[in-house]
Amino acid sequence: MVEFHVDRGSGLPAYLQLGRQVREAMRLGWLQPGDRLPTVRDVVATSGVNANTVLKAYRELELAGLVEARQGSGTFVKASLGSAAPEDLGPLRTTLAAWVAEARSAGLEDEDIYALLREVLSGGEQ
Amino acid sequence: MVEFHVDRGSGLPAYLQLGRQVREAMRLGWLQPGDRLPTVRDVVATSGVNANTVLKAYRELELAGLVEARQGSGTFVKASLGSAAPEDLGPLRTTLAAWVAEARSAGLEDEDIYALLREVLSGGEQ
DNA sequence: TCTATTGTCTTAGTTCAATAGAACAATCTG
DNA sequence: CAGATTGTTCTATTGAACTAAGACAATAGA
Repeated sequence: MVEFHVDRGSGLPAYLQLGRQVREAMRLGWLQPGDRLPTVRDVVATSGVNANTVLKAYRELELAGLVEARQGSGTFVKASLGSAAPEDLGPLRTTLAAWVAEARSAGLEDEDIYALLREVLSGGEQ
Repeated sequence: MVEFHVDRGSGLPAYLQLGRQVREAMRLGWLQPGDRLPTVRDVVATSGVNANTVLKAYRELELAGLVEARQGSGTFVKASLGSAAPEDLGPLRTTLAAWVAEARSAGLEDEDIYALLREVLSGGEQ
């Protein structure tokens, strides 16, 4: 079961945070086709956001074709995200973890690491 | 000179995007103490956001002690961010770029990469 | 000193995220 | 069937983000 964590004050709208977390879980293989998302009322109880907000997040995911809502039974993962083969993910994670350890021992904070990755991903230009 | 890029529709408020970009530039060494930020009117002309929005971003940076606004002359970087030694940043960037290349050749998209990093940084649990 | 530049403030208004509270509709379970 | 569960819709309201357009204040430079 996926656990949502809505960070008020991060600036990002709650419904976007929820949507992103679902997509991310799908990319990492934590959520696969057929899996059921937490109930709207579950999320309300867990994260404190309003039912309409959760619904908005779920509706966007449904519109994107990622999940399917079945009234009375729940919302289910429909498609699969993540373009990588699951067996490739493990080694890549290990290598990345090693790099992160190195970066941290060089004094980089998480924000530095994010900045560096964003720079590399965007091509390093600009 | 730093060039701002405000992405409407990303959901993140414009003033937060501006602030984040300044911090990021400081972390990567593109902006150092003494450097001048783009003029409020420059940012307005470049990014299309309102002067009040830019002002809000700059004021938050000033409140955080990162920059200093001097009326009539501009806004200047005051402190230094980035906990890493600049000479360490280069090698780390190279290693990371190599990893990214490997990840991409395994089929990972940028979003997959971000998800993976976020997982590793948060300890890999949950 | 004069002028352009820059940061700053004011007022007013629009849009949208989010909340609250309640009700309805489809489905599952016993 | 009966009741619980789940998704869904509705209306009204609050508050934040953002815009618009203009004016003022301090500084730098000729």
